[in-house]
Amino acid sequence: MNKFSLCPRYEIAFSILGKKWTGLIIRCLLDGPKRFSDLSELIPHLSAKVLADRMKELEQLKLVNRTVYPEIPVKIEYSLTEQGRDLEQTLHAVQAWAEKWITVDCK
Amino acid sequence: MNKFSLCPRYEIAFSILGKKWTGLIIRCLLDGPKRFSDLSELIPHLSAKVLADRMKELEQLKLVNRTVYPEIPVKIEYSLTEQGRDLEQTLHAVQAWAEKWITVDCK
DNA sequence: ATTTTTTAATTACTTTATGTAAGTATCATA
DNA sequence: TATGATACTTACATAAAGTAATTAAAAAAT
Repeated sequence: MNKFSLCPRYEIAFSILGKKWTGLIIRCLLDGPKRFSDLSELIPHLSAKVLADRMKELEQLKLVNRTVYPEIPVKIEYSLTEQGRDLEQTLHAVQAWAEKWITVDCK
Repeated sequence: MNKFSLCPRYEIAFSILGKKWTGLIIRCLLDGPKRFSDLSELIPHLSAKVLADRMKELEQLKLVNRTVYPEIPVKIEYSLTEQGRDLEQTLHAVQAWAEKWITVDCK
């Protein structure tokens, strides 16, 4: 066996995608910018606390932009950066795998 | 409890890949069968405890086979099932994304 | 006969992540 | 004054992951 550890990049990449809810959030944003409440509705088992945590992380990682529109009431939109959108192939691959292998009623 | 709403398959898929270390373990196994100690060496920041937990989960999910060779000392090999190997495209997509966007020294 | 070695874990304990329910801040309208 | 909408935050509880030491089985070494 070779004894070299994996490239740190992969560990970093998997430490992002390997967090609960991250993949689903980014997948939702692939459809276009979304508000906090949109994401909450689209992913109903994701709590406001964890959604807030994830959006902060994704913003810091530069995968997501947070834009404030000073309307009344204030409107905040989350959208993918180029780096975030570039996960599209990855997430589509997950989707294809899920459709092939996971058997559940799916409307 | 386990009410999956959006597309249940998709939530289930991310509940597997969205666990820490799962992606890296499967990626290692894409290179061929590996022993417990091989995986430990390949993923040095992964503890024996969590590796054992993950291998049990992946075996139950039918993504990984566990084969016991009654040699002395006993040899146990983990290999991907067809379902597990079929994550190759997904993991290669993650790898491509990591290589494009994550900048780290990588020997 | 007892100790050591090897592989593949397990155990006890600590720390971090996530879940749950309620509360906060801001501004506008009734 | 009270209520409603949006986007969170807070306090607390449980689940998952990290750490270090220990175990089991069998052969080999002392």
